[in-house]
Amino acid sequence: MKLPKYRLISNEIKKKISASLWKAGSQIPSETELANHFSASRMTARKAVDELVNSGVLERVASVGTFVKEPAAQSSLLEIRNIADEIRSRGHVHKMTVLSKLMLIPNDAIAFTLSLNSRTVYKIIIVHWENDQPIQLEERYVNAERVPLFLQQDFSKITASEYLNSIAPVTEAEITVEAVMPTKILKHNLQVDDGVPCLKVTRITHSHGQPICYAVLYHPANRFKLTSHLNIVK
Amino acid sequence: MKLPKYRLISNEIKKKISASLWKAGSQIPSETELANHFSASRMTARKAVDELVNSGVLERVASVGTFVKEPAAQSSLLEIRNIADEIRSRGHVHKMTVLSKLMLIPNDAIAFTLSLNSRTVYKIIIVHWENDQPIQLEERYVNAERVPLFLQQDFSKITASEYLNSIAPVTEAEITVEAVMPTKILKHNLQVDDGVPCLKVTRITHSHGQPICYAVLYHPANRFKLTSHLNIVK
DNA sequence: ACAGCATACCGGTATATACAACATCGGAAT
DNA sequence: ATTCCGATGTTGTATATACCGGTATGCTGT
Repeated sequence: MKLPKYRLISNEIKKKISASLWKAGSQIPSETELANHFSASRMTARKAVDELVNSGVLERVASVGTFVKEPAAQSSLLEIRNIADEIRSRGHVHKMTVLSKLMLIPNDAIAFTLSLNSRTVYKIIIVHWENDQPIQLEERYVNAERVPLFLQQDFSKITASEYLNSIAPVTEAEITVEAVMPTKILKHNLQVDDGVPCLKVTRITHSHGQPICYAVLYHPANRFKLTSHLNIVK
Repeated sequence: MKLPKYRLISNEIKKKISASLWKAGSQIPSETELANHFSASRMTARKAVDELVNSGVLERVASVGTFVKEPAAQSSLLEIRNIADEIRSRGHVHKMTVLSKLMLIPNDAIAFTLSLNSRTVYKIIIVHWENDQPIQLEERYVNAERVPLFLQQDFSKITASEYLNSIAPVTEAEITVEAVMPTKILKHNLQVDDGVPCLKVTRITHSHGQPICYAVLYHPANRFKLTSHLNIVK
């Protein structure tokens, strides 16, 4: 799988940024300088920058220069939110509790959704806490064929979605949002009062066409909203 | 505001597509042909196509050609749904009931959200029915300065969002989803049973930077889900 | 000290050209 | 009839070049 030159360049730029060698808000070398540095033409260097501008990593200012964009935050609309990052970005403390972690035989619905051939699927139940209040109960079925080492991860150090994304980056997702009344178990784990509904988010994620994960996320309605900011392209 | 040449070309292509001269799934002229037709270089024609590929209108197949994408993928994820179209697309009957329609002095929150200078805002409350069951209660505040004729529309013929979109097309939206227990009035109008929560969708829409509408949509949770299919670009 | 001007620099657009990689199709060879 | 090969068309990548219009900077003359 040979990468084109402009992608090598854009990858180098991404490395610089993620290593904080080029910090948020700072100006990166001009297109001409990049071209010289990588022994490419300006048009090729420009194409590398184009990619990063389109994906929101860089920002151009005509006649002035190209800059590392500040937060990253928003990115792809109705983003696949990483609950841990979100909580931390609010300046709060995030914590996880693994309620269960097992391998089981999938029922037909799960097997169908994840296109499973084998007779096993991983299931994990996690509660996410924000400042000592439970904010999300996550029930996650993972394709054991595609992510065989899933259960062996230390989920006190990395979130399930972070790990999955590192193994099989999400390229496609189907999301359903519902309002439900919590079951007794849910009420207990999310510490919700009587008569308080929950948001139920069902999320099926794919990586390059292959189904990876079926996740059901419950949030107490009195402490949680889903928000999303859209720019309509058309 | 002079448009660059590649944008003129991409606009022409969009016109062909929206006029159905180039139909979904069909192949469009090659980059070389486009370049000749518009008296541009292939690189410029290619840049025009690039734009439309990035925005999901076209699809490239290497060594084969460029094709008009099937509308399925529906570019703008978590689309601004037109409840009427949606109901009809399920083969069901859609009906609206206008509960109230008035002009009033906005409270500070509404005035701020809609950036209102004047002391008036239009408010309308509508119930949408799917096969004789209420499926959405819509409470909508509309910027009277930007859409002065809003209240005079016949909302048995055109939905509020259809009319607004024709006057001031949505270019930006902020959406919040919550789960709530219905108030007594809401329960009555949506005909929900005791203990059934509702999905509450709050949607602030803008047109070219100007706020147009603040809408709150309630849906009975036992008859309604919000779904969205995403392609992650990055 | 300040206003105004010249200049260098930067991204934005546009063209011409070349070759690579791959798909498709038609005709030739088997 | 089937296989193989090559011609052709199309997108993908890469380079060199040119000019435009804007910004920033520094110099000059007052």
